[in-house]
Amino acid sequence: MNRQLRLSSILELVVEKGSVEVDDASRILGVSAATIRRDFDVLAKRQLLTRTHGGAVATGSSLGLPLTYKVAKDDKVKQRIAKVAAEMVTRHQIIGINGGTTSTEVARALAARTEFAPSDSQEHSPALTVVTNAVNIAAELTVRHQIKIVVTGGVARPQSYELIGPFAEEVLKEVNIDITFLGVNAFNPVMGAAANHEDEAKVNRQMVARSKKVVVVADSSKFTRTAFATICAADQINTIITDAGTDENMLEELRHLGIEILIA
Amino acid sequence: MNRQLRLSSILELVVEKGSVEVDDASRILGVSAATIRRDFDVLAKRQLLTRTHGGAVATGSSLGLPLTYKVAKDDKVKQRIAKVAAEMVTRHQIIGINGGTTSTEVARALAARTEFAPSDSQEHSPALTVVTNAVNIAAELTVRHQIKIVVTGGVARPQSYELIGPFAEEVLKEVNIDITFLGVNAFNPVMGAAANHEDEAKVNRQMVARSKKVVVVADSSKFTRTAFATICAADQINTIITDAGTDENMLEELRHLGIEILIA
DNA sequence: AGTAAAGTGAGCATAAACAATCATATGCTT
DNA sequence: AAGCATATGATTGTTTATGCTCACTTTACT
Repeated sequence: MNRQLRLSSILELVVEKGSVEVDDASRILGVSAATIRRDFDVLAKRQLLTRTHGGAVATGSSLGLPLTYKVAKDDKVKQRIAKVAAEMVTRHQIIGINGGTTSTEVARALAARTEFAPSDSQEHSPALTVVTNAVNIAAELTVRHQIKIVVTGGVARPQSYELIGPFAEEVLKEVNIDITFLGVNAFNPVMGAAANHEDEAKVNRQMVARSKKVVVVADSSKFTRTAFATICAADQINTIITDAGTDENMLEELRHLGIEILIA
Repeated sequence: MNRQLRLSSILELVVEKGSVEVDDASRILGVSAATIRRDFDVLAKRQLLTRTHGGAVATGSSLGLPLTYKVAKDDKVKQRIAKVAAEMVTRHQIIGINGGTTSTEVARALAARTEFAPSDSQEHSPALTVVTNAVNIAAELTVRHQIKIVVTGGVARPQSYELIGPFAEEVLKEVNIDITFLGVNAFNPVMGAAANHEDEAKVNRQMVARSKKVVVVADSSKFTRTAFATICAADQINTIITDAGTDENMLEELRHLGIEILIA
């Protein structure tokens, strides 16, 4: 029984019955109470359940998001990249996030920033504002009360959960973003940042245009790939967060363009 | 029985009957009176109920309870209502759906309509277009390729997953809907359809205004409840789908207003 | 008003649950 | 294969939840 499986099982239990006790979960899943508590903490941090003494109860998210969103498969590389990204953010900033698996990890990492948790003294302004055109990210973050979620409208693309089209662009025209974390399908110095679909690229381009700072989050595989539609040129990007597998010549070239490179 | 669960149960009791006594709660929940008092104090501090000598009464704010506290015991009823709703829909229509548990069931029932499945003959226009301001519904339906999902933009309300605010209204101004399935917090001939939050009501009102036909989906409990913000008057509603538990006099009154009543 | 009954809050004791720490084991990366 | 990071379980001292008792207050009834 690996951990991800256990986390899913716990969520199933808690969604089904409304609550689970540490002892019961421990017995059912065949691990010690200490482990169950740690699991509960992890899930509570993601606000997928609420801790109680002796157990845990379902949160509002029991409204029925498919479990597949909640317990994603563990991509260590993307999570490390996402963690570095989340650490760039400070309280009260406006954050833009587009769609895709890496972006989703960034959203989760942001939600896990405990210092953004709701303070006892009922603070009125949200700790963070997230603007996104990805419905899966919106749905996941909506239960986090400390984050204000602004969703661009638009037509949903099943492949990426991104909202595209004129509605999305109209809304984006009216917002001003501090930092956009941009997930891409491909990136290199010549073609810049690129996506697989032209409408996606267009909305993403708009988001970039509305941001003071643009951070590309991309694992090393993205630098050897190409994608159909360009989002924006490389020199529009301020920072790239990637992993150690990226070719050093490529990175050097990017640094020459004035792009800050962070290795997660 | 852990504490959170007990708190929810107490709230349910108090909302349902208007008030609860310490002794009764103690007996029903199987804990000492001292514990019930402490629970009451916690809930009173959160303004979810008001303490009295010997018990507690509901406050206004307990009427607008977050979904977290509501137990999905009406599932079967809501599913039957949703099924009837989904059967009203024909191919190529534009459907509007707002947020809430009943509306979510309608969305699921629509997705289950197999005759909308992608045909072998590569059809270009989608079998169905769904316009929604609920991110949970959008996220759930996005994976169904036969349905085109249009999401209004806006700011997400954690309690209901609904998008609200000017962005949502702007987008809704530009769409034309055939049938809107409207989930409500309360409904009666005098106040019409009502929601717990004024911004939600406003967006829902807009959705109603853009629809040729409006169908309220509401289990019988909604007809004895009140809610803060009116969405629209009763005579703007074409059809109501509810369950058998609704008072016949009420239904007769609604029929007199020209509203079609369907019992699921 | 006076009195009885019920309800209340405070303090205390107990048992359960907890966080923190450590040691071991497991599994990944190089 | 070695080394590092992560996961797990056990142990410990601390915290929390609960029920009980008791002195006091509010309500209800004469």
